[in-house]
Amino acid sequence: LHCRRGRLSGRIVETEAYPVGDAAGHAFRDETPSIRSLFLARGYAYVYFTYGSCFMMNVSSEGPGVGAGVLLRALEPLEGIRLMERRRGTNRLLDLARGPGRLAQAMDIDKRYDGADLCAGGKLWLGSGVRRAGQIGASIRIGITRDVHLLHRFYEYGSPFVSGPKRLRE
DNA sequence: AAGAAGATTCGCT
DNA sequence: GCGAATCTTCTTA
Repeated sequence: LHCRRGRLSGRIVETEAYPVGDAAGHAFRDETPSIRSLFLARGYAYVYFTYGSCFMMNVSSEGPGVGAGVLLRALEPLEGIRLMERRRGTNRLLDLARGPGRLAQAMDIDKRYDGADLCAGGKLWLGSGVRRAGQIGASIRIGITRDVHLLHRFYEYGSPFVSGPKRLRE
């Protein structure tokens, strides 16, 4: 993400998939204005506010007209760590972007970026990895009440920036 | 019009 | 580990 004071970036080390037909996904219901970004073509940001305090960011993964997305759950901070520390109110590297709400706060992501094209050279974008991912683990997802058994949470195995269930897929 | 749930976080014990 | 905080959106009456 580009901002006035510089650049904020990180490696995505934990995600959750909410594919078509997933009862836990926000796009499971009919399309409404608040979830329209999930129905855009692949690679758009869907940012929503929840629990009275947190923004969370997804990347639309199907579309157009088909609702599905991938939740960003954790980053390994790379650039702009000072700025992230200030936004987060802590200087503990492991706590800067571990968890979807913290990730958004560290990156200064809010509703302004809902619907943003992440591949169009705007302020917020997805880039290809500088460092290759390690082994990828899969587990059940966190904090949902429907379709709880699906192994749709993916994370870099062994990363200290990931919290929660750690189990390698067979 | 009112109520409940929600892809969480933080602080306290 | 547990529970409160906090507010938007959708559902139901």
